[in-house]
Order: sequence, then C-alpha cells, then structure tokens
Amino acid sequence: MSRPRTQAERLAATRATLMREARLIFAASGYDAAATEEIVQRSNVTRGALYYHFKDKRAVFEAIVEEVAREIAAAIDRKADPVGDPLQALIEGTRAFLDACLDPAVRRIYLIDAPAVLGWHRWREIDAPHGLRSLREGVTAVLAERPGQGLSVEPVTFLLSGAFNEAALWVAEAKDEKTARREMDRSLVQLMERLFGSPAEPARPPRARARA
Amino acid sequence: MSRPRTQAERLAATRATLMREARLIFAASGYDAAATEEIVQRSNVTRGALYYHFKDKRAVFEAIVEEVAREIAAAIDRKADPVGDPLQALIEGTRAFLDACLDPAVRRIYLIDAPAVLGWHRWREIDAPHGLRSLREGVTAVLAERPGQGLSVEPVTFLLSGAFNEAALWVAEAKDEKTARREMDRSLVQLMERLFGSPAEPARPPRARARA
DNA sequence: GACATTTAGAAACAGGCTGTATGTATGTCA
DNA sequence: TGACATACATACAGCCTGTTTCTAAATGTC
Repeated sequence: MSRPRTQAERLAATRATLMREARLIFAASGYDAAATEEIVQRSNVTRGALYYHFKDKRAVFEAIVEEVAREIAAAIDRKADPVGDPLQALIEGTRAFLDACLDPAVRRIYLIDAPAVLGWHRWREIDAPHGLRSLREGVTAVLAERPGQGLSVEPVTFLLSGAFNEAALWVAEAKDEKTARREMDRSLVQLMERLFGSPAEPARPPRARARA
Repeated sequence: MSRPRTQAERLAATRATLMREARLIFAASGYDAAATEEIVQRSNVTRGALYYHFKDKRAVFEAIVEEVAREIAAAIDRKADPVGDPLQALIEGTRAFLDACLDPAVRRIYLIDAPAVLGWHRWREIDAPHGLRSLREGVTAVLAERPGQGLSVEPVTFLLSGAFNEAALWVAEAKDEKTARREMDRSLVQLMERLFGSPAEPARPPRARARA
C-alpha cells in the first residue's frame, strides 16, 4: 500500500494526500499565505503533480471547500431528526453546525476565506446542496406547521444562516469558549422559538405575547 | 490648489488620492487582485509614495476598511433615532445599514474581503466603535424595555449582526434586487419584532409607535 | 510479448507582484 | 543661507504562481 502499483490507485492516493496537506496548510495560514510549494513538499510530490490534478491553486481550495461543506452537512443531518418536531430538529441541527465549527479549519476555510476567494455567489452555490439545503428544509418544515405568519422561506433561511455563521465565529473568538457556547446556545434557541412561535392554533404556552 | 505648496497640504492630498483610488480598485478587483502599481498609477505617484504613507498593502486596506466602517455607522446613526421607540430605531438603523450595503464597494471591501484579509478578530475590532456599537446600543435599549426575557446583549448583537450582513449580500446577489430588498425588509422586521416581543406592560403610551 | 500510447508526475522557466533600500528635489526652520 | 527633514522616485531582490517541456512507468493492441 505504500507504493500503489496501479495508476488509478496512485492517482487517488496522490490526490488524497494533496487535499489532506493543503487543507492543513490552508487552515493554518489562510489561502493567500499558503504556498503551493509547501503543500507539495509535505505531500512528497512536486508542483507538477499539483497542477496535474488541479487547474490552479484556487481549484484546490474550492475542492476542499466542497469537502468541508459535505462534512458540515453530514454532521447536521446526523443530529437534525426530520421525523420529530421540526423546530426541535432545526435547533438540534444548529447545534450540530456550531459544534462542527469548533474546528478552526472549518471556520478559517469555510466561513472566512471561502467567500473572499471564491466569491459570495460561488460560496453559496457550493453550500446550496449541503448546509443551506438542510437549513432551508428545516425552515420550510417549521413554517409549514405555522401558516400565515408572513415569513417567507428564502429570506429567513439566509438571515438564520448569517446569524449562525457569525455565532460560530463569535463563540470561537470568545475568551471563555465554553461559556460563550452556552450563552450563544440560549440566545439561538430563544431566537428560533420566538421567531417561529408555537405551531398552529392561537393556544400558546403560558406567556402569550401580543402581536403588534 | 492643483499643486499644493506646503508639505502638509501635499501630504494630505496624496494620501487622500491614494485612499480614493485604492478604494475603487479594491472594490472592483478585490484585495488580492488589486496591484499596488495600479493604485499608484491612477494616483499619479509611484509605489514609493504609497510605501511612505502606509506600512504595506494591508495597511492601505485596513485604513479603507476603517473609513467604510465610519461611513456605515454614520448612515445608521442618521436614521436610528435614539429618543423614540428603541425597537423602531433598531429597525430603521437596520434599514440604513442595508441601504449602505447597496454600494458594491461596501460589500466587497467590508463584508467579504475584510474578515479574510484582516482576520475576523481585527475586523470586529475595527467595527466595534462603529456599526457594532450602534447595534449593541440599540439592542441594549430594546432589552432594557423588556426585562427578564432571558436574552443577553452580546450574543444577540452578534446574531443580528451576522444576520444583517448576510441579508445585505443576499439582497445584492438576488436576480431582482428591488423585490429581494422588500422581501428581506419584511422578514427583518418580523424577526426583530418577534425576537424582542412587546415592551413590558408598565407605564407606556398605550400603542403609540409614534415616530416620523 | 514487443511496441506505440497514454498517464502521472518532474524539472525548468517566465512573468508579476510585494517589500525594501537607496537616491533626490523640495520644503522648512534656525 | 545652509543644514536638516519631508515626501516622494527609482532600482532591486525575492517569492510565488502558472505554463511548458520532458520522462518513466503503466496500459492497451497486435
């Protein structure tokens, strides 16, 4: 296994190594400061190999962003049970997202650098079938239970997405991460419970709030 | 006035020109693709002048980010009346922010590139006395009217900030910007009204949402 | 099983861009 | 008016990306 004999194995192994090492360096140094030379040295190949596998440096980064997006979405879907209460699923999914963002690599690559390097549009395009899809489905399910609230799916989805992304960064940057995480969790739950309110009928829990 | 005689005038004029041209180029090309050579050519100076005024390229960018932050905050404060209803002030401030972000330069420089180039922490540090301060004050005022809701200022401030930033980008990137803007406005108002609810009962003009 | 062909990567090269070091004319002030 | 500081200009060194050319091993073909 140390020296893959077949071409296909060799190809896959090299690509996987490049992706792994590049991800570490992108996470540690940021996209701009990450030199392709360092990536290939740690991968025990030359820059020729990198440019054989990827069109340019940006393409390497984009592939990694897609990978990270898939991982995040998988973590969310693992926690956000679609059969139970939709609002609860949304809350659990959000928690899974915040936990995924405890990894500095995720924050640096996915939240900070990706929009700048790939552009906001492309970034959202990549996320569309993953985290964003999961969130949109959650919002859709919650709103389906609560018709006539005057909330539309798309704006709410992006509002929440932006809020969650910033929440992750705020927690990570806080002096006391543990405490910040707990504080943010409370506020997030409050935000979603109040935004969406209780399902259906006017019958609301104890402290019914008047509508404006 | 075309050739400032005194040194101080010359200094200020050159710096102002560099900032103006750099801002245009950073906005159009993004930080990375913006060459210092192009900045100085359009400013009718050489790179020597740029490196006399600024430590490096990043310092130019940082100065521009501070400038943009001040402008945004000024636009917000112009609209968010602190003497009226706090919630209404918050909503108006948010609208002013979204309007400020209609300028592509603001979005590209301030929302997209700044966190990547300067780092999230430094970015927030720069914003702290400006937009973030304004938002925090607004949230504080609103929560002061509504005690015991279990919402703490800091997490809510960052949640909202993240939501607003993403809202601005979503609106800008939408196919139909006008419609998107209206949709987002409705959702934003809903979000804030529901999150904060109605003020506590005691002593308050019945239903006066008086503001003009 | 020889042989052309493709694959996967190596090696070398060119260009651009940043930052720095040094030079210089003009303004400033005793 | 002469020394010094200011506000740039010029020249240079180094890094980093992307491209081009080259090569050895693997693969398909007869």
